[in-house]
Amino acid sequence: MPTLHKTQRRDATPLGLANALRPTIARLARRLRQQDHTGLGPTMTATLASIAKHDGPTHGELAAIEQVSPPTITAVVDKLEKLGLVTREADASDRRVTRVRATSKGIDQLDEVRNRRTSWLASQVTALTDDERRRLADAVDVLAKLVDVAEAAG
Amino acid sequence: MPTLHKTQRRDATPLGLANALRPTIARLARRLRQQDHTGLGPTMTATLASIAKHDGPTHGELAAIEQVSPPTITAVVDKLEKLGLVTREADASDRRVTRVRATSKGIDQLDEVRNRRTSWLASQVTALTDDERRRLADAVDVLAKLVDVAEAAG
DNA sequence: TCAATTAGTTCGTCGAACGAACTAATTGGT
DNA sequence: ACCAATTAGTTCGTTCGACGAACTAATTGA
Repeated sequence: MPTLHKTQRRDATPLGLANALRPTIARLARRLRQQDHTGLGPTMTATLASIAKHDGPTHGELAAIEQVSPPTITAVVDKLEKLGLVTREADASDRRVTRVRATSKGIDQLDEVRNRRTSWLASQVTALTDDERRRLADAVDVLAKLVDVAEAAG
Repeated sequence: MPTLHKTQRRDATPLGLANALRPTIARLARRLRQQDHTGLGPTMTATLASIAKHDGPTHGELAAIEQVSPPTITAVVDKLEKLGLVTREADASDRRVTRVRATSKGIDQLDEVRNRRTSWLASQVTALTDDERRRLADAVDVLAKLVDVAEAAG
């Protein structure tokens, strides 16, 4: 395990790249999460986002997406419903399933969280030089591909 | 020269850049976290990492670093101590304070988590083209600077 | 038709985190 | 030199988030 010098002469091997990238990603994500002051916990926020994304998902689908147990989904949707952020509606063709939809209030709240986080990140970006911003822009779709590869693999 | 990619408009404004970057960072971090199978929760893992980083921190310092209450630190250090990952030792000059140090077993376990995450990320990186890897390498220190700016500001 | 399966819920439990109140050690004002 | 105020850490009781097991209701199929 070679001792890493500061960034400049970084090796572009997968392992060296991953080594440099990993802690940075983790810390950046932590700061981003800190920008959430809604009072809903991470699971509720994430579930609300999933509900808005997939139109009218069932509880089971949500449980699979959020990788959480059925009882947890029940509780989360209960709370979101009580807050007026989502509505339950019985499925027409199979009355066992309940579909969940975000209300306009739910979508508003979601947008607010996203805007808060995004604008915080944007304010950090303003501290970069033009060249750094360009390099970052060039890497955005690479990072996106990295995630896609990960999510394709499961 | 790479042609324009699917990411249509290269919006290099701070807001556009942040908008594209934010969800990617969040998802990537989530996947990284999923590679942790130690059984210790996120707080215990993070606290262990802080203990290893700052040599012999006090409980109070840890509480400040992890942004967590004093009782929580007491409980976390209790568990880490019972697992043999850290040791408590009374401070010589002020017997109110207890300093915490990672044992070699604790450091081993920490390295293991890091290696698991890093090698997972490295395996994703192998799916990139040479050009993509180069662009990613060029952006690593920009991302690092982004975090530094954030942590300097608090 | 009714046994097996599937969706979702209820209930009891566990663990993580906290505030309030406590103990022990240190510091400072007179 | 004293003792009041402060500081570090702990204990206790509570709250909240997530879960497994057992339950109910609806659907499918032999």
